[in-house]
Amino acid sequence: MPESIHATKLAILNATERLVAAKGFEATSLRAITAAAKVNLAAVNYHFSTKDALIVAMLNRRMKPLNETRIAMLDRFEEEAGGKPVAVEKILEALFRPVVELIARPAKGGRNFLRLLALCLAEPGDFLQPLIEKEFAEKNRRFHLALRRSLPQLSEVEAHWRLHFAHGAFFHSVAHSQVLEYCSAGRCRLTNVETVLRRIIKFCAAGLRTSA
Amino acid sequence: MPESIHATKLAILNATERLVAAKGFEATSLRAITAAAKVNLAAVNYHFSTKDALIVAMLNRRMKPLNETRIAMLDRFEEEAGGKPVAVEKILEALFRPVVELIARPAKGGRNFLRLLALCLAEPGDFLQPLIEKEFAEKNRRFHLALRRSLPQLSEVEAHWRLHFAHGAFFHSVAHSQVLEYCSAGRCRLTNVETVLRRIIKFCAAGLRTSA
DNA sequence: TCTTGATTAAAACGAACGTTTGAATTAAGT
DNA sequence: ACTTAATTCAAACGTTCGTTTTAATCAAGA
Repeated sequence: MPESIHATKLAILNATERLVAAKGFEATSLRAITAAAKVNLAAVNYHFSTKDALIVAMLNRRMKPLNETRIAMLDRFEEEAGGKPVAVEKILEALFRPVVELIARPAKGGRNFLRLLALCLAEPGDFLQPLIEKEFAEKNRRFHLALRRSLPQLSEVEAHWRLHFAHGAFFHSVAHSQVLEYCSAGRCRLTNVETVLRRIIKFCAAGLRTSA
Repeated sequence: MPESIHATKLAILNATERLVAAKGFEATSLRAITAAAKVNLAAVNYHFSTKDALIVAMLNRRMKPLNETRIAMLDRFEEEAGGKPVAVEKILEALFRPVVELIARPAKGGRNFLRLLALCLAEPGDFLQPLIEKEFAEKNRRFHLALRRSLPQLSEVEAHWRLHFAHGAFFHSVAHSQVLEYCSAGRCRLTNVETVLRRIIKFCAAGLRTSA
């Protein structure tokens, strides 16, 4: 039963998430994790066999539900559109909202999980790259298709580029929001979910729609 | 004389740049670095005192010239504009071109340096955050001012947000270009500098200009 | 040529790491 | 109450890490 996951396993996953997000993969030791989780050192190897497997388990716990939520939201918008293309703003909302709403939910990983995704992209560990490539494949395919339907004047290549730009604008903004905070001397903060969504969707929609 | 830097020091810096970009900070050992640089292990501590100081030296070697080039280019555009606001596209070009041109210049760090910057943002080591915050401060201030002059209808807060979005779109795109490559099944590549610049500037200019 | 300071070299230091072991403890079925 | 499997625990394993030490080597100036 995956819902009645062992308490020790859960404590380890939570502590790992918090510590790795704060210090990075290699800089976080199993001793620090087990101390924070208040479990024995050997519990990690007992429940996850190795440290690498623990990292993978920690990531998979969050990644799969996140992308499922995104795709489900896109499904719903496509259903509501009834055969017609979904508006660019709706596509972006399905892509961004499930992520932004994570921030206000520490129980689902919160900001820590976003930092972890940024770490996965930046630290090209041998076993992480294939993992995220595989885990995001379906999401990427679906949103690319939706964008092409919504903006048929864009070539396939152009659509790839622009979706990449839009994803970059969004992901960098939320994963590294500390940059915005100190650039604006604290005047800009990622607090209100709806405000952030409105701003970033507006920006990206204009970029996606601009003439080639 | 900073131009006649010791050969050993230079070999260490180059090896560090390459290896850290490939493996990350903690995963790169001084033994791997000194082996790749073909120098003695103790040479690192002799020339840089500690590993952390070596990392800082490696980053500073590239960061300062990069931001100076950006600001110099903005200076030139402002001079050419002769008192009038610089066009948004020009501001973006001054911000992006010096970075993109790095990619084709392995002698100046190339793609490796971009990976390192992404690592700095993602791995929040205690001594890196203050470093980049200080090193990018002047650049951030100058480009924010230029943008406000160019788009006076934007409030100060709105300008901060949008510049953050634009920088994110660009930086994520070039630092994590492998994502674009596998999303497009290899059809999109960061090869031609001018093509990339034209696309990303077009995208960001539209996002910056869109009505509030 | 001798001397002085700078650099390189080999070897070792203690500390921290991931992992393994084997016994102690707990939980549950009969 | 006894048995059996699952889990926890303390301790240790061997390895690798950054750093230090001490001696050897080099490069010039007197």
